[in-house]
Amino acid sequence: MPEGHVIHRLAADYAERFAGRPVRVDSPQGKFADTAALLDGQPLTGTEAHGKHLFLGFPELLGWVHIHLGLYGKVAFGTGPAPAPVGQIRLRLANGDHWAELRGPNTCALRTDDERAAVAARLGPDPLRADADPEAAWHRVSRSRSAIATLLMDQQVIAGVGNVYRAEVLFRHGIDPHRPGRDLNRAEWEACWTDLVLLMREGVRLGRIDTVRPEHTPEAMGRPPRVDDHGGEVYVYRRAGQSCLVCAGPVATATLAARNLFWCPRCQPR
DNA sequence: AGCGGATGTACAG
DNA sequence: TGTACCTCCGCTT
Repeated sequence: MPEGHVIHRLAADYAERFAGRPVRVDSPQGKFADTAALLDGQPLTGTEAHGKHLFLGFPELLGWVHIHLGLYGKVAFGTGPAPAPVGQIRLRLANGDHWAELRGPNTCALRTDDERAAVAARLGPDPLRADADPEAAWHRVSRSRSAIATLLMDQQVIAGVGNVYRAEVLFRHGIDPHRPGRDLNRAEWEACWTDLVLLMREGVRLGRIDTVRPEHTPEAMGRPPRVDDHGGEVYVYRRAGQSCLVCAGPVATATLAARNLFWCPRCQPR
């Protein structure tokens, strides 16, 4: 479930379970075995999350394990001794008290600190990072003819937002996803940014994406809670053809830049 | 058993 | 714009 909130939570979880003492590192699947052998027995020194990129720090001469989960990647944690490997495990950490299994990442590679910094430098501001500069995102958005829905998914414009947060934040602010970035006014963008900071922080805390305001929750509306794969309560994401929770009109869907876009044409007029 | 889809990105042309 | 990457799972046959 990899949008930025998941990556920041993973950074905290890896640090909490492994930082500060030697860790056993291996790659049962074999694709990362040589590097894992180098790291085996070294301490995890710290973790960093930049947008959807996760970095596990090892002593200086070794560097950082750079992880990007891509579309399918997952991390599973557990306590006690690591169980026998089942399926394809790219990277496994264990210290006797905790274990972590990484499966299906887009990226899992060792980087120098300069390389880590270069990855971060290519990214737009991350709403989950204290050092984020929202002005940099506004600079790009306010000059672009691209649709705001495309810009929100462009990691060089804003880092960590994925398909769920993009659909939901645009709905929450009544913004048509097709509007060019440069047609948004500053107040609209600032409202989106501020909202993303809150929504994504809440996502880190809860481990799921909840975007529905209190007045539209299942309890408030007297409807049953939805059970969706992404695990949260949302307005439009993956609700194509269903009734909008606010206006009861049909939720629309379209393919934009090879991704599924969802919005309510009535609540998000042109 | 086999297919299609998924919260993502990079590269080819 | 299309395709490859690469893993799991749920649905269809």
